[in-house]
Amino acid sequence: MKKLLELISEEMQAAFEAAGYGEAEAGSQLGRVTLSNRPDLCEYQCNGAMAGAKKFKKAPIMIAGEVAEKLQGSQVFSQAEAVMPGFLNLRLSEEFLRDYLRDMRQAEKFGLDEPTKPRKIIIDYGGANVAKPLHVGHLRSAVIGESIKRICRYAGHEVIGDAHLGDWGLQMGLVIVGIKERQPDLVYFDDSYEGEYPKEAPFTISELEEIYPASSSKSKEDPEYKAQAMEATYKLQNGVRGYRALWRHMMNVSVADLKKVYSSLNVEFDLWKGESDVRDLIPEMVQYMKDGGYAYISEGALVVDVKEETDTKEVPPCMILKSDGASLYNTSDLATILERMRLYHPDQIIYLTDKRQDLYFDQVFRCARKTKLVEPETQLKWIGFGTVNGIDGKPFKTRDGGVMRLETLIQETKDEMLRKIREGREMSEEEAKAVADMVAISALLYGDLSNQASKDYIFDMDRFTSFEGDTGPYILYTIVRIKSILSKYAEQGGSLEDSEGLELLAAPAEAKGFAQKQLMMQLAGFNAMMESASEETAPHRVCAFIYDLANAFNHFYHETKILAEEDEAQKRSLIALLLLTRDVLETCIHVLGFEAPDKM
RNA sequence: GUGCGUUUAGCUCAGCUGGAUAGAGCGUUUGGCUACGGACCAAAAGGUCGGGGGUUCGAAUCCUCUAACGCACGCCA
Repeated sequence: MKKLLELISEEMQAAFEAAGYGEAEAGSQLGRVTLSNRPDLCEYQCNGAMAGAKKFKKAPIMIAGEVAEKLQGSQVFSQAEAVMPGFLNLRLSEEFLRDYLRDMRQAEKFGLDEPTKPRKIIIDYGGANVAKPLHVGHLRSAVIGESIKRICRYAGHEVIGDAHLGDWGLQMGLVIVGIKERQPDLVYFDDSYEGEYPKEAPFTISELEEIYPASSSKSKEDPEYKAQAMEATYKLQNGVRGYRALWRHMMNVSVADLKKVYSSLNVEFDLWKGESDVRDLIPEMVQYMKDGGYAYISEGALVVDVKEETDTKEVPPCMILKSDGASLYNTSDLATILERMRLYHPDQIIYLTDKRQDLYFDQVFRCARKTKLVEPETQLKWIGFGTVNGIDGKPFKTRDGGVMRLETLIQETKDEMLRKIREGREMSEEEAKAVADMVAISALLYGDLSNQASKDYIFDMDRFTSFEGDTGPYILYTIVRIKSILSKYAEQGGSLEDSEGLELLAAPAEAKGFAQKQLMMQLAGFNAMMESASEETAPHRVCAFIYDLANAFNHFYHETKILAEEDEAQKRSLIALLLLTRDVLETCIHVLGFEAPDKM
């Protein structure tokens, strides 16, 4: 289904052509219509007359006047007038808008077309490491990645989300020696042991999380200890049975815990692959890069040059192996690309990481292209996100200056929300808790996603959990309000399955009609918004849209009596408008990653 | 040093391929429930769009210079 702006731009373009201004220049459509930036003057505007003035050597106002002339009696516009210096001010025909909404209601996905070329996309997000607790920094990768996954999926692409765990480096060796230090008698450390290893892990998640930081800081002070960790890493990577068994325990315990935290944020991965999955591909890949003449030894390390002629900066080579022959982050990322191409053959791979990794991903992508790990048309996209800061503008910390665990942040948000709900509404304790959890997640996700991903943002608990302003709770409140009216309507015997309601919708005159029309116009922008959110991988566009939509609805709500409407047909049409608004809002919050309760 | 990013109202941020009087929210001031959820709505005050120069009929938006802050620049991830 065509987008509203496309339709009205076509109408406008036709008018330009009819007035003799059709062939301005190839590719430049004078008839392009945009949302008005002067809502007091008009709903939509077209500035084509001014753009065409030079080419046609004619005053803009003259052109605009002639075009406006051609639009009189248009089915699309109820008003089209030319004003100085050459703007075309437009108002949409109510019937046209109503018909558009009716078509939208009946169309799949509210009129969002399937992509002309559906892509298979792998999205690599989350950034979790085994045996290390998630902290605030992991929030963004998880939340933005999840939303992009959902948006692209909704838009009609095939999307595979991969958690891509950090599960294979020195950190694993550190944990192993940490365990050995605490429980040296475990069978895993007995080289002569040949029996089956226990099914139960010899540690809990909280022990695991305590071991890593302790072990990590000890290794920094104690070279002997670090050597042991490196040896353990080596043994693990070379398949020593006991170490592998221990590693599997770590994986199981850790992944179970990660899933718990992620699922509380409604984040769900399709794949739980990790660096360890590509360990066997590395030798092969390295050999391939050597044989292909891509990789060479520089300063003892194996590197691939990724400089390009057009560079204005220095781009260091992409390192494949360190001078001691060990692999590194680059190696496993490149091998992962290789693996993904073999297993899934995606059209696009999207990475979400901290924005500081800009140069790094530039190098890796260039290397992957140069060495033909991917096909020329495979898109590699990196999305760098900014830091979560505290209200002081510095990276978010706990009160005593430590690293804030993600779980703690989530819990604090839930607690704060529960407090607010208890104070604002009468509800059973159980219900209040369930509702608080949902609303808290909306606060957290919306607070993050409503910012542009690439920018840093300030995490302000009070602001995010507020029911006013541009917040998740405000959006939910609006949805709940609609639901409340609808259920009351159903109680009074009304049907919520009314597919003809929009057919009956008339736009009443005066101020009431204005609010309703604003709401309708906002709804009509859904498909255009979702398409650009998907193409630009920009969840904040969805946020901006629903915020405007919620505002438009609340305004309309205050101007319009709905259940008290006496004209039955008109009432049905208003209900139909409410249903559409609710469904669009719920679709949007779903792609953002949260849901609305029935009451709050 | 080189490159990238940021700079818009007191605070937090929008500004959708250049368009009319630069928009929201919070905070401040004020007004509004005999209708469907007042956790809402409406109104007011508040800005040399970091600064200079340029392109254009027209610039927060494009080009250039410049300032401040942040980040990255081969064996970390």
